[in-house]
Amino acid sequence: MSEKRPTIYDVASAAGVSKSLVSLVLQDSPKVSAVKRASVERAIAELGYRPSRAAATLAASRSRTIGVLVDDFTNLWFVELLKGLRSAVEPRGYRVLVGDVASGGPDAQATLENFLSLEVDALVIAAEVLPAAASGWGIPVVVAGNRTVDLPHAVVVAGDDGRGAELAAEHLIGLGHRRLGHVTGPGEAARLRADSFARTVAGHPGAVLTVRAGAGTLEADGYDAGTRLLRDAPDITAILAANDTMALGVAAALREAGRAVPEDVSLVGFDDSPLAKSHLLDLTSVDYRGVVVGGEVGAVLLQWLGGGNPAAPPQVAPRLMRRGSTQPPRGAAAQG
Amino acid sequence: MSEKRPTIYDVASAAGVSKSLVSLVLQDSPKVSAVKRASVERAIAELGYRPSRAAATLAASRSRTIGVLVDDFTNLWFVELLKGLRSAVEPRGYRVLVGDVASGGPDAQATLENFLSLEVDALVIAAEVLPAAASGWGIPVVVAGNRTVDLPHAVVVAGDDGRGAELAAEHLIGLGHRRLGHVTGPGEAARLRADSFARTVAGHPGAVLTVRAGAGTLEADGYDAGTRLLRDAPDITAILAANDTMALGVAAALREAGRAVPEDVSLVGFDDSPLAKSHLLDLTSVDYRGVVVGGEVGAVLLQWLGGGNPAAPPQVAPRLMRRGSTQPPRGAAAQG
DNA sequence: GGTCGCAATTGGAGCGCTCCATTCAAGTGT
DNA sequence: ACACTTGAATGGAGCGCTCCAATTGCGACC
Repeated sequence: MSEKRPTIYDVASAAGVSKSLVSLVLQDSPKVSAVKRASVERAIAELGYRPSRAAATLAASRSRTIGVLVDDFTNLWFVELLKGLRSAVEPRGYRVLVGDVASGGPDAQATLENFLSLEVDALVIAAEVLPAAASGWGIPVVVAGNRTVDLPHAVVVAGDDGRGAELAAEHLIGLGHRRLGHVTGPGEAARLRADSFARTVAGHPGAVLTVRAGAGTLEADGYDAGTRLLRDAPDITAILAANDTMALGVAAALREAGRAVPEDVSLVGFDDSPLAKSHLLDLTSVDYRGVVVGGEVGAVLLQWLGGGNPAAPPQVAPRLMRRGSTQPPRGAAAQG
Repeated sequence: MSEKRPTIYDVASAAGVSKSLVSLVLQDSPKVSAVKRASVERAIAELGYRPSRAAATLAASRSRTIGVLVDDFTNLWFVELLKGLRSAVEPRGYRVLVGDVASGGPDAQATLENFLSLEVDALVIAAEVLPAAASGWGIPVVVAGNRTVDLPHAVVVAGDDGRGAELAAEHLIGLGHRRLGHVTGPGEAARLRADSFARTVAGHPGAVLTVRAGAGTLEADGYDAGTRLLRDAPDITAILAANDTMALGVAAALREAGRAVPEDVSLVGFDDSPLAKSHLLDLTSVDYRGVVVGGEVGAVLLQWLGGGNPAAPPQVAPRLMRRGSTQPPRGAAAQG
C-alpha cells in the first residue's frame, strides 16, 4: 500500500547528522544548535517523516499518553472535561485518548485493558463503574468527579457537588418556593447533591422536600422518578433533578401531569449540558464547570508525572446558570 | 511506582518454554500443544503479565488498532456506529480508538496525527470536516456515512439517506399532510435527505414543500431555521428535520409560535437518537441504523486488512420509527 | 601554550516483542 | 530399519526509537 515509512535514520542521513541528533530535535531538547535543528526540520518536512510512537514508547518506556475512561459517551459532561484536560496537557506534549466503559457491554474490562496495554502514562477515571481489577496498575490515576469508586492511590479532582445543590436550593427558596422535590439516582455525585439539597432545604423553616430516586441517571429514570414524585407530592412547585438528562425526563413527567414549566413548577438541572441550553428546555442548571475540572485534572497529572507529589486541588466552585425554567411560584408575593 | 512489569521472557521461564512459544500463545496460534498452552496461560495469570503493545506494534509493524474520527462527541450517532464496529472487529483481535476532530478546536489535524503516529491499521472517518492533509496515509480508510469529504482510495459505507427521507415523506403524506416543511443544514447527508424529500413530495400532486437551511446542524441551527420556516410558511402541518438535534430546535420554534406537536404540526427527526426516544419529544424519527452501518464498516475493514479487496456494501436500509410526534393533520378525513 | 570546562554531537546498547529459518520429536510409508 | 513428512518448539535478527557514556571542538583561563 505504501513504500516503507522513513525512519529516524533516513532523516539523519538526509540532514547530514546522526540519528541521536534527530531524536533530540524530536524531543525539542535545548541542546541542539539552531542551524542543525533547522536542517533536521527541513529533512523531516521533505521526507514526510512521522515518528513511530510504538518505537518511542518502547524505548522510553513512557508513552506520553493519558487515557480517559468515561461511563458512556451519551453522558456529555465528559466533553467539557476533555476540553479542559487537553488544553492543559497537550502543550506539554501529552496526548489524550478516550474510551468508554459502557457501550462495549460486558467488556468494560476490555477498555481498561486496552489502555493499560497501550501503556498510557496515567489514567483519568470519569466513570462511576470500574472493572473488577482494582488498582495496582503502577501509574498515576486521577478520579474526575465525586464517585463511588475507591481507588487506593488515586487523587480525586471534582467540582463541589454539595455547593451546587445548595445554590439550586437557595435559588428556588429565594424565588419563594417552599414545597420542593428532588429527583435523584445512584452514584456518589448524586448522593452528595441530594444530601446537600436536603440539608439546605431543611435549614429553611417552612420548606419541605420530597425525594424520589430513579434506578439509573438517564432520561427514562428521570421520567420514572419524576412521575412518582408528582403522584406522591402533587403540590410541589419546584424540582431539582440530579442531572440535565434526568431533568429532560422530569419535564416529560410534568407535561403529562398537566403542569407547565415554569408557571406551575420550576425545574432545575445539573451539569449545564447542551441539553440545558436548548431552546426547548431553556433549563436553569448548575454548571459543574467541566472545563475547569478538566484543567485541574491536567495540572495534577502534569505535576505527578513530572515527579512531584500529587495533591488534590480544592473542589471547583459550581455556578448556577439561570434560565427560563425557574420563576417564583404562583402567588409568590403573598407567600414571600 | 512499581517493580518492573514482567516481560515475555519472564513468562517463558516461569512456564519452562521459550519466549517464541509464549508469543505464539499470545497470538493464539493453532500450532501450540494444549499442554504447553495451558502452562503458559497459567504463568501469565500468576505473573500478572500484560503484553506491551508498543513492542508488538514495533515488531510486527501492525498495531491491530482501528482509529475512528468523529466530528464532535455531542453528535451521538457515532455511539451506535462504534457499537456495531466494535462487535465486528473485536472478536478478530482488533481494538478501536475514538477521537474527535472538533472539540480540540484548531487542532483537528492533531487528532489525525495522533492516530497516524499511533500507527493505526485503518481509519474510519465519521466526520464531515477533515484536516487539510489529504490521504496518502498508506492505510485503509473507510468513510462512514455520506459525507462531503472526498478521499481518493476510501470506501464509503453508509445508510441510504435518500430512502430515509423518502420514508419520512411517505409517512407524512400518507397521514394526509400536504403542506410540508423541511429544516436542513450543511453536509452531504443533509443534502441527500433534502433532495430526496423534495423529490418525493414533488411526486405527490397537491403537496407543497418549503425548505429552510440552518448554518450548521445543531440545535440552535434547527431553532433558527425552524423559526424562519414557520414565519415564511405559517400554514405547514408537518416538518422533517435533518437530524434529531435540529428537531429539538424546531420543537422549540414550534412552541414559541404557539403550534402544538403533533396536534398542529407533525415533526419528524432523523437518526433515532436517544433524544428522539425521550418522553418529552417522543419523536418519530428515521432510524439510520448506526449499529448495522458500524458492522458493515467492520466487515469491510476486516476484509481489507485481511488482504482482500475492499468493496462498498449496499447502503443500509433505514427504518421509520413512528412515535408520538406525528399524526394526521386536523380535518384529515376531509382532506384525505 | 597547555589544560580545563562546557556545549554540541555521536555511537551503542537495549526496550519487548514478532517472524523466520531452523531444529527437534514423533509418526508414515515402504 | 530407513529416509521422509509433518507438527511443535526454539534461537536470532531486527522493528524504530531513547538514553547514556563517550567524543569532539572550541573559547577561556592561568
